[in-house]
Amino acid sequence: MYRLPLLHPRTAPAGRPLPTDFSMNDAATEQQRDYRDTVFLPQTSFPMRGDLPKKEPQILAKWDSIDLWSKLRAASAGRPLFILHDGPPYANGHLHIGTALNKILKDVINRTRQMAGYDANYIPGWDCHGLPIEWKVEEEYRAKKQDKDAVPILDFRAECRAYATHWMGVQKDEFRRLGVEGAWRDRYATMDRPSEAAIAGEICKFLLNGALYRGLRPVMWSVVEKTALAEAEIEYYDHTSTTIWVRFPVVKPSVPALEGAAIVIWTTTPWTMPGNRAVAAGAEFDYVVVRADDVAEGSLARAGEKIVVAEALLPAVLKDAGITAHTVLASVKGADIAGTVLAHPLRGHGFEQDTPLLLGDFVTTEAGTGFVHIAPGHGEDDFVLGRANGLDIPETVGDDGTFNPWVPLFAGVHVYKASDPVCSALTEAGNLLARGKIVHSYPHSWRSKAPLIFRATPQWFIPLDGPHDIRGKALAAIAATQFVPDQGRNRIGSMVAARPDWCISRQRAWGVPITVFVEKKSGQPLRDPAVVARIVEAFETEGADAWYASPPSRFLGNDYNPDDYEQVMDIVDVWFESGCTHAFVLEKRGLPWPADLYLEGSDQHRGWFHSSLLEAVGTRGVAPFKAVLTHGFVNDEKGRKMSKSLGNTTAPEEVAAKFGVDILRLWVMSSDTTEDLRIGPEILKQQAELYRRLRNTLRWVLGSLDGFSETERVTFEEMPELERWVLHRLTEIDAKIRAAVVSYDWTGVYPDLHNFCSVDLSAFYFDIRKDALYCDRPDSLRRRAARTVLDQLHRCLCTWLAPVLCFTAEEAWGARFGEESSVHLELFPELPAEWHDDALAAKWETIRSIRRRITVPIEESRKNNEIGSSLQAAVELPLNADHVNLLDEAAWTEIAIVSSVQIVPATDESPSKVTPASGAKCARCWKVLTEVGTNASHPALCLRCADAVESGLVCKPAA
RNA sequence: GGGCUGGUAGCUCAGCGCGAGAGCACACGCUGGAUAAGCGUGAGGUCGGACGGUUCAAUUCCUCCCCGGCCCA
Repeated sequence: MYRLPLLHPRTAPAGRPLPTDFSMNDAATEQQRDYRDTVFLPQTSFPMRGDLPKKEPQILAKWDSIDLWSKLRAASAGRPLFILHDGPPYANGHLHIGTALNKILKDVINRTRQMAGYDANYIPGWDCHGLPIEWKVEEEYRAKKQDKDAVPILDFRAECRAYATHWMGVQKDEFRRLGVEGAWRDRYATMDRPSEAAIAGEICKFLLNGALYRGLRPVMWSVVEKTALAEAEIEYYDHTSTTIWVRFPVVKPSVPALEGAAIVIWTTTPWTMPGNRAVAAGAEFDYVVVRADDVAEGSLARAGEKIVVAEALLPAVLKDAGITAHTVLASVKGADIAGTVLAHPLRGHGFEQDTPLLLGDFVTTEAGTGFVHIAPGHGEDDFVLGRANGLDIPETVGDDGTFNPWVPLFAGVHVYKASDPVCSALTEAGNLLARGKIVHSYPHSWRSKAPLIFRATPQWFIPLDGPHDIRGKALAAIAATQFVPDQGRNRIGSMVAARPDWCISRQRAWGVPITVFVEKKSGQPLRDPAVVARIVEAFETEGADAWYASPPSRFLGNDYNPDDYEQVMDIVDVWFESGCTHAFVLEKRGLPWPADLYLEGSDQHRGWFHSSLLEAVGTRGVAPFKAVLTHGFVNDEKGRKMSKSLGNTTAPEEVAAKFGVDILRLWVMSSDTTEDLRIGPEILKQQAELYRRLRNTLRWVLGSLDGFSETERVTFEEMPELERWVLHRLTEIDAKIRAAVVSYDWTGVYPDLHNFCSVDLSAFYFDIRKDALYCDRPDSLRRRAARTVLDQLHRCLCTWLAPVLCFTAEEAWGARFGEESSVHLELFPELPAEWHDDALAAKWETIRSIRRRITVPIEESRKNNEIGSSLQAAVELPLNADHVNLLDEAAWTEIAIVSSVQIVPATDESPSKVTPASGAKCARCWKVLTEVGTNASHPALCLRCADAVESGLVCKPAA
């Protein structure tokens, strides 16, 4: 038998003043006041206003005090592991909105996996080495007027380490404030000693398997920082360059038409002329031999000279060279003139070599002359063409940007200042045809913002092709990986297919050295596993500093004479380091390998995804991840990039202070994170609105569940259809959430949940059931069924929201189950399959559309001042044969929240007829019924309310 | 300049060959019981542009252009 729960009908309107117009002289009002105390109004300690900026830190403190992370690990021990391997942010500066987005998305995915029954052990980490920190420390030296080069390298590295340590601490606190849960005590860092040892070990895997090679290559070189730069360290800005048109006199023509002519090239880098070793033409292009008949005043062109340019570019060249009249003497195909031998334009001034005319498929006729001057040490295309044709690769420019001493005419001149000397020399040699200026996009260092040059330097490389076929294996690994969104596969795939060998060396100090000894005699790197083992062992306890602190003999052992070997002092590309994190965070710690998921911004197709893939493929043959998820970039409200100068930035800590972190987290999950996202004041305001609805839904559920006890619970079979419909909706959302857990595609899931709270619950189910919950006897089946469903709703909403609104869900859970409980230790509820009922859903879809045929006429009656609240309405509802048996009149009355519904069988379904209900208003439930007044003890009540009051299960009104 | 990607109501997003949708915001109204709340009704878009192509039919497919974003040169 049903046992009465202890119920507490509200006896005082807690915290709420009585209406000010309350009048003791009005008998009806007085009775209402009395009966009001017999109504079960929602009651909860869960406040309407979140006050998140104040409350969130308290909840964080609670998690700390109960050591939630350890509890989570203990609770999920033995469950299948889920490893989202953290891509390390750079330990430099405060978090910006992009890092916040990334970490929040990771946290939500980890939490959803955890609550879906996995053991989501998330180990956050940091990227610590590299140029930006080195640069900051150097800046500090400059500020103190210290010479950086005078500082011992170990001291310098120690300062870099201290700098990175500081920012790791700052960022850790900022991440934790964002609610990000993880193994913060066991975080990883690329500069940890064991990490440095592992990185050196990975480099040596490439050394021992024979892939690693040293070669001379043109690389993007910063003459300011004196280092080669990675692709990711380069920025492009507009730059004004001197452009020159230069004659290459024909020495040995391949066709007679070229006799006595000069091939004309155009370049934006005059300083590369000393490095010239060839000229390239396009095989398919038409070239013309032209005689200058007349020239403008001041022109460097000479009347009567013969020049060769692409036909398509002839008008532009004539104009730029100031040739005012000309005659076309001949037309030739690029392929026909290949093999022609030219003289270097500075022949007679120390540049005596022949210059071959070659064909190159990179030549275009979009600008210039249709001929490209080839300096194999100063360009990628140049290098490749030069290597294919056996050209030598001169090292014309030193690491400081000045020409090397052996270079005729220009030794010691800085390339930035070489335009005038080069032009003068060319003029003197009689081969400068024209000179101009151009503004174009040009590569610059991301740190010093100085323009970069291509310069041939000895560097260490990992080959993409050849016996190790890293490219082929990487492409196969990409094909085997799940990409979310799928376009990522294409994006990284085309990069891997096209990229050159991986240059992994940098001429810097703050990083992991390329731990290689080169035999001086042979120039070959020493490949000895015993030497490698000694290096790794030393790094394990002393870190990479050991490379600088120890004599080479410590590593070389007794088998080699240190005098015979050169110790490489280059450091490894930081992308190589972060590409090794899978080795020291997963493999070395005994976690599953490969990781389930890598999750970063879409820029990491070129960055971390890419370097991790190549590193793992090169050493292990497969990718270190099963799936790759990318998100877009955060722009302002107009979709434009954020920048301090535009003043359109949104900082995470400002959002946390003004709105609360849950609002920021909700913003992430309300957006389509696979695309770029937008944020700004208006968007945040909207998120705060969405949050209020979610919060108030929780609050009303909590309030209406006040005093709920297990004895009230009713079985699924006993429930009214309306309750069963709500449970069905829960199964639909549950299915969406569980699908997203697997697919990682959360787009639209939380907006759907918000929609459910707003449309299905607040505006429909809750509104309808307020009557039963507030006014029914507590033992009524209808009320008990509703409270059973509310209990389920509370559990579902709290757990479903917990991964996103991690603070609010915790608060709403604690409001019911006590402060010591934590929703984050829960799993998503398993919902019985029998709740799912598509037929019922279809039926209620129909009911709701018919309901709109009642609400619209009610609105019109309101406009005509016939009724106020819907409970003052009596409705005649015309229903056709299909619909007449959907619900009975009592049910329609409930659903429409009116005082009576009369079904009128009809053939066509016209709008309902609404009239003021006859009878008197029940003082307790406010329905207008003719039965009010028929109960002698309670003349102001309807019969249901009189029974409720008389039942003894609610407080009786004061006599 | 090249690769990838987006441009649908004020905002966040669905739709993607044949009726232009949702939530929020907004307006108006109701509401003495979710009240710094709740409910109802409504207005709002030539679906970035060509008045471009394919089609009986285009927001949806193709081409070009404009405007953003990421990556690269």
